[in-house]
Amino acid sequence: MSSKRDRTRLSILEAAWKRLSISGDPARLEDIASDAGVTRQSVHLHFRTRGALLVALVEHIDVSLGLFDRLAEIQALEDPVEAFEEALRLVATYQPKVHGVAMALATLAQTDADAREAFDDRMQGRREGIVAMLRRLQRAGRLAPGWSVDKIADILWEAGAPSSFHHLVVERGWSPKEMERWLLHLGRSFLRPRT
Amino acid sequence: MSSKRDRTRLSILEAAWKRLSISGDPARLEDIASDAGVTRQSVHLHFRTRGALLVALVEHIDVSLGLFDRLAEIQALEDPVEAFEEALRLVATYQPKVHGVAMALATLAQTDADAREAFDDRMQGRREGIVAMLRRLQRAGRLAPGWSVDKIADILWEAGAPSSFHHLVVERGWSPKEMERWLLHLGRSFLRPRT
DNA sequence: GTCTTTCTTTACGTCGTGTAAAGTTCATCC
DNA sequence: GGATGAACTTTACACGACGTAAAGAAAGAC
Repeated sequence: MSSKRDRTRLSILEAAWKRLSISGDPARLEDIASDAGVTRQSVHLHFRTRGALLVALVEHIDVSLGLFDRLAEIQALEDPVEAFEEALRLVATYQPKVHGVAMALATLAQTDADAREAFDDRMQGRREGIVAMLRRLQRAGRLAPGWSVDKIADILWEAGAPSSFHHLVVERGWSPKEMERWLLHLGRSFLRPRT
Repeated sequence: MSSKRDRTRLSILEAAWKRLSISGDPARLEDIASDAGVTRQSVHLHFRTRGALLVALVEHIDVSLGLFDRLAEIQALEDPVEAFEEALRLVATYQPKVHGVAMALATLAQTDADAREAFDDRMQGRREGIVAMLRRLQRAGRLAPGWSVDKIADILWEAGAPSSFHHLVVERGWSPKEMERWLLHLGRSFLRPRT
């Protein structure tokens, strides 16, 4: 059975997730703690710093939303084009759920070294996934000429970043569907039609 | 002749500009002040808050780089396609010079209401410029079907935002030239060939 | 050479985060 | 069911960066 420690830890993570999902909420440790029914000091007890809390939260979200299973499914698709497009769709559907947390981590990364490392890790992982997809497409001869795999990866990586999502969905009011359409359009612009 | 007040004000602005142009520099008021040869309190005397300083600095940069003249020149071009492409080029060449300041303002906008207003104003102004260009293209029948002016404006606005520039140029090491190539590629993907 | 603007000096307030230690409660195990 | 230790609370303080306030020194304008 889950120990008291585990339950408290979980309630802090859930409270943080909720707070951070509210656009514009500063989500101070104080706020998160009281939402979780504990004191701020208790939050420090479980996660030493704000950065550590955010990092743990990202991990928690990935697990509880089954991200890695989804990624494995996509990689298992035989058609590289289908896998590529499915990955782009995943970005559009997954991003809304982690967006607040990702933005908080990005903000903290400007001043906190640990947060920066965690954030960069995550961003780099995403980019590597994109590169892998692109290489498969390249081997299958489905990449349009004119742009290198590296440059395309950078572009798609940028387009799927939290800040892009923020600009288009949060600030400009796009629906996730519109975001998906745009990402697919962009991705396909680097493909060449089947010969 | 320039009064002492004006000269001090200018040296603070220039010091802030320099500091903010150094990637990773926190550019505290203290640092800026000592670079300018004055005390931190003096900075507060000229610009009440950090936000006010950044806003004034953006203004200062725009004037000293002759932004508005450049914009007027571009709008005076008769060919809408040429004007459109020239505007995209301007983004790629101008952004590096203001980037540090823009990022600082964007960061502050998360917590400071005045900074947010100023930043949003600037971003909205940029978007309106894009919309005007697109409308000219639309009237000339040079816009490809499938995407509304509004959506294209959002996309180009996002692609030219400080955060995009940061990701591609600062983090991924793109040269301004590569950035320009990408922006032109993206912009042209929404045009239709002359009939 | 005075008068006023401008800048400095000194000092204190605030906000959110992080640290520390003693005290309290309550889950768990025998 | 009572002892034991883990988990949480209480209280208090440090810190960094920004912001505010007021009195005094310097230096520019006339």
